[in-house]
Amino acid sequence: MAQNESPVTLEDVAHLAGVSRMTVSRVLNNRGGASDETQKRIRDAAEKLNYRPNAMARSLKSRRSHTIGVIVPDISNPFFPEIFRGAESVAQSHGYTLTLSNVIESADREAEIFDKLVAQQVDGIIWCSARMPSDALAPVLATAQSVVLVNREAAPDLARSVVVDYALGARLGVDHLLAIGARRFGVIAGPEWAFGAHARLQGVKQALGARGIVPNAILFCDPTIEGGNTAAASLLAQGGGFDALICYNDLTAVGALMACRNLGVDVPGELALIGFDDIDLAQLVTPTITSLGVPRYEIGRSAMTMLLKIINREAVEQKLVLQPKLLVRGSTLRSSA
Amino acid sequence: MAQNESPVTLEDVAHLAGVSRMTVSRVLNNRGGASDETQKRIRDAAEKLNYRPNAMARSLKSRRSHTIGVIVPDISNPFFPEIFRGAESVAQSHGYTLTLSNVIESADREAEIFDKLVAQQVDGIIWCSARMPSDALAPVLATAQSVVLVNREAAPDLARSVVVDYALGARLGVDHLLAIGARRFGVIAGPEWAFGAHARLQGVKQALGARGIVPNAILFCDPTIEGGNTAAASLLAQGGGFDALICYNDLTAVGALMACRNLGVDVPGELALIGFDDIDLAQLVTPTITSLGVPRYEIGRSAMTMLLKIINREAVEQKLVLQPKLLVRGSTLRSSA
DNA sequence: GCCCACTAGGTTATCGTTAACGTAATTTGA
DNA sequence: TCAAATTACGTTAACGATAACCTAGTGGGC
Repeated sequence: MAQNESPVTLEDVAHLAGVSRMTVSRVLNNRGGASDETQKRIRDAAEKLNYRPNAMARSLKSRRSHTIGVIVPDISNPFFPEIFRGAESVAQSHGYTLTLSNVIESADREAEIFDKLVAQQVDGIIWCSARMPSDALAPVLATAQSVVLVNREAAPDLARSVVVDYALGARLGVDHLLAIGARRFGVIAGPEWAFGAHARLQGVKQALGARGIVPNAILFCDPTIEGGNTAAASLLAQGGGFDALICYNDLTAVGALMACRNLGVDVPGELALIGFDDIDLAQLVTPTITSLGVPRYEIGRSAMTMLLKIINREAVEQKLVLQPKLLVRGSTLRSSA
Repeated sequence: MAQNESPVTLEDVAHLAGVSRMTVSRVLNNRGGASDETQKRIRDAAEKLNYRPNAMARSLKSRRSHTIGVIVPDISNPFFPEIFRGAESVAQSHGYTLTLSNVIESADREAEIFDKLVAQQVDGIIWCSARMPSDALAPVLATAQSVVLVNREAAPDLARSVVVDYALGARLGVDHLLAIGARRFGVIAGPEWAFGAHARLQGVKQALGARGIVPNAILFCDPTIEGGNTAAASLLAQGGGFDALICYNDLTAVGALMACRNLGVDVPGELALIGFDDIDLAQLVTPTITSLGVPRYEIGRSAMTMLLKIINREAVEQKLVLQPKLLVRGSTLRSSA
């Protein structure tokens, strides 16, 4: 944090080296066009003045900001930092920088953030778990050049997607629960506005339907520990003799587990519990939670790889589907299985 | 994600409205200087063309990017997302956008990231838990105008700081452990390069020293669950009959807890365990972990508030010290206390 | 009727960088 | 040996927006 020295420009370097700005620009960008001796003079001058190119000016001219916007609903949700890291690892190796925005509350904020990123001239946007309804989403997407959605889909001309096959995950989970003898299912379905919530719910219904079973209760809730806790408490309070609870994600599963603990319901003895995402937490609670693991880091990597291709106008698939994996843990371990 | 329409500029709006660019600029920035009728014509034209001002061009001229860089060691560490959210909440209400960078590995990466943010013309930088040694830190800080360090200090002309009083925290923790009867202390001290690790360690030594006690073992480790697990396993394996373990943060404490579980050591019966940070996880494991809570969200808010003052050349304190708070939980609950 | 302040705009130059083109001097090839 | 190609630079004009200054008309006070 230095005083208020005025910034060093190309002009200053050019002046010190006794050449034109253009020559300096060429040399510092390794585009040749100067003798070895001149090059050295220029590099020395740049070093001496501690010159740093102004990325804004460069971007204004080149129409490339080398910046990518990442929108997440809530960076405190451990699902998203990993996606960010995956995206960053790819971005960094291609010379791109990431701008992260949290949505936190309303769908209005989503549009506002998107707009701001566009105004900032980001080269592309990775938008995770967009909650906005589809008819509102389309016009927003249309204002940007390159967008990859995570866990959401849109018309091919509007955006590409990286999604998890939640229906498959739900099927795997249900089959496992059926295998250990569960018959009366409660579903803690997550936020009603979430794309993934409906995908999971549909998968659950189909898998159960194939066995002629219908879920005994379905409850939407916030995708947080607190949300899961409240929902589970409410389900258990209204009775119904559930022997399995399928949760939107591991956070809600942990919340449900806490509700069970409070109400004296034994997991997995009386009630089997299953979550989604396989966050670290799932292995740290007691009992550990059976979860459908999704490759978060890989989602980030794929989304960024896809986005860079779109930016460079290379061919890209419209949609990349990643598969979840069932990780059986304590919350569904029954000796009777 | 629209086709490739060329961007709409002020010029286009001016042309459609039949006035000069300057008039459009004035009107859209609410600086008056046009009749009501002309204003309406301009606004209509801007709307019809869906004009979005180019933030880069604006920044180039105004020398203000309204962007703040945030550097964190690892956004996957639940300590940092909260800081980011706190910072974002303040930034957003002042019209600033945040760029987040993960350091992940080396100190070289830190300098590189910092440099890139400076080149991007961010208006300021919040740098969390800088690991770089002080003599390397100074020249890096000198390249930026406005910097706030979190959990690290530097010369007054180089940066301001928001820090947690870890020494006090350590004292509170030690006193609590002494009060419940602990006498043989192990310290899982976190990363040797971390500023906070030394502050905590010093606090522990002082608090113990005041009672004529010396820690029986000190071990540095990664600030992760895995790091804590390994360190605790190693401490317990080498014997020494510890009855209390003071951990660098809650992640290492959870790791230590897992090591205890694996080795059949009863917590808190045989060994009391204390962590730092009060992350959610501390309340979700069994037993729950006694922790020194630090106001993470508040750290973010304060750091950003401070940074905005620096940017606007208002008076700011050199250092803001936030106090940790002891939260007694299961891992130090002894009937004998 | 005259001077002055005010309104409603327009002009010009500039932020820092680079694309595109221009021009001497030197080298190359047959 | 002389035209053609290459090297090593310099000039000009943008990128999109705005600060600073300029100008013509309008109205009011005395």
